[in-house]
Amino acid sequence: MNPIKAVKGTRDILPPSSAVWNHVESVAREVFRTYNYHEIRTPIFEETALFTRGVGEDTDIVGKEMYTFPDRDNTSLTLRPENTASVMRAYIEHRLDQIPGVKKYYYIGPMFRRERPQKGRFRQFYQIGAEAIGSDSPIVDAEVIEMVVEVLKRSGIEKFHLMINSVGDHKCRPAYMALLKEKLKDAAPKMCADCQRRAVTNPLRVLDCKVPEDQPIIDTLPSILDHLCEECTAHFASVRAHLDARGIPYEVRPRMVRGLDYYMRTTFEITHGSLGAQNSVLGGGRYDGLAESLGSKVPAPGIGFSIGEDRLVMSVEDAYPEKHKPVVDVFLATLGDAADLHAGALAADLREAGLSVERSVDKKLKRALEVANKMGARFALIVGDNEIANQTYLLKDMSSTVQESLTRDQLVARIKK
RNA sequence: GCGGCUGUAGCUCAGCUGGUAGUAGCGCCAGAUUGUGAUUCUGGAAGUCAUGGGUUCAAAUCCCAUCAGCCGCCCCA
Repeated sequence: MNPIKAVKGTRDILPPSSAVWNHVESVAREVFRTYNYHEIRTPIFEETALFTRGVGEDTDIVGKEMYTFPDRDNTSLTLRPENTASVMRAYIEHRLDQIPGVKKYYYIGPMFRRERPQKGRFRQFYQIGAEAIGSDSPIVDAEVIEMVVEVLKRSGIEKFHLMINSVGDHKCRPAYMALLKEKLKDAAPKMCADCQRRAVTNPLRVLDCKVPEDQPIIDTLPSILDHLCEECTAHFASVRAHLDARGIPYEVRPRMVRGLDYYMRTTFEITHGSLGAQNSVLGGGRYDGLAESLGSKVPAPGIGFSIGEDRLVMSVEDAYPEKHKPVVDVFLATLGDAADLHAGALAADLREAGLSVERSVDKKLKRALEVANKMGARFALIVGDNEIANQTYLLKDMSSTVQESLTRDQLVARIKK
């Protein structure tokens, strides 16, 4: 019988790497708090219709990547492939529009997509995301972008690249799409095989083609930014002005395309060099029409992003290759049964003081110190019959090898010094 | 979903044109007497050579399939 292994595209996050995950998450929570974002937890699975309607029937995610299964009553359920649709569902369901001001939520958790795994791409992956709902003000767009940039910086990574674009709204985008398709009728046949396919299935993708020979042709295609309506043009200009005012560097990428149908107006993406082909650490954008497409009578304009936590952790580990080894403050080495019983209270004292304490399970002192050393313990506390009799304990500094005899009351102060 | 590369001890790997696996490094365990580690010395355990078939007198080594990982495509976080 073969041992069971984690299924393809899933993995275990073990120490010491799990410490990096915690670091990234606590940085994000702290930054979000200062922008008045608060946590929302939505279910891991939802009715399939939420995603088909929210994310879009024709997207790759809905078309071929969802984990969908029938419930026992045959309702079609789906493991969430992203979380914005769920957050919007909750917003509508709980009438959160009734709360005054801009509603700001963040989430951290696993998402599921059945793709071919490779570096930085998993079937169960984690996203740290935030959504600001209830305003279409460009101030919110700029603030959301500023906030996520702050999360990246405070996580410890540098050299990331912010790209922004506007993809228009329901008024100007259809006209642009029609124009693009018109131009592609002539242009596409001269382009690569992928582009010929994209020209039919997903014309915007043509703009993102990386084949060098196609670039001159792409340059002749119309840019979305030249075909925005007045409102969208003004909105985008304002987003940029706010980013400029905050000194946040970005690149305007008229050809940047996002894969989810609900995006409109502002879209953005941040890439990082250490990630390989899946170099996007985060993506986001505005989704002013999403609420309506989920059946809401009340409009709920919003903007959000999601960070690929797996990729952010990779970048952070790349920036700090040294191991995040767990710290043991005191390794309690006991000699004999009496000492074992006696040491429990000592350990409790130290833990009460906030120190991390590990107890020896070996009979021999030599072995205990060996283990303490391998764990990287700062101190060893030796307790044997002599110590119990004298009521003083031997505290050994593992790096200097100096040891001193201390009473129970002196221990904490000495260790914390 | 498509294409390419890879898969030998816990980890990193050696193993030439097939002859039945390594004094390898790190790690792990034990010992060098009685209560002292990180340096030293000695010894030890551990591998269905990813899995399943096939060719052969003989396969880790050749062939096929499957699985997994990596790289690229598609797409995305």
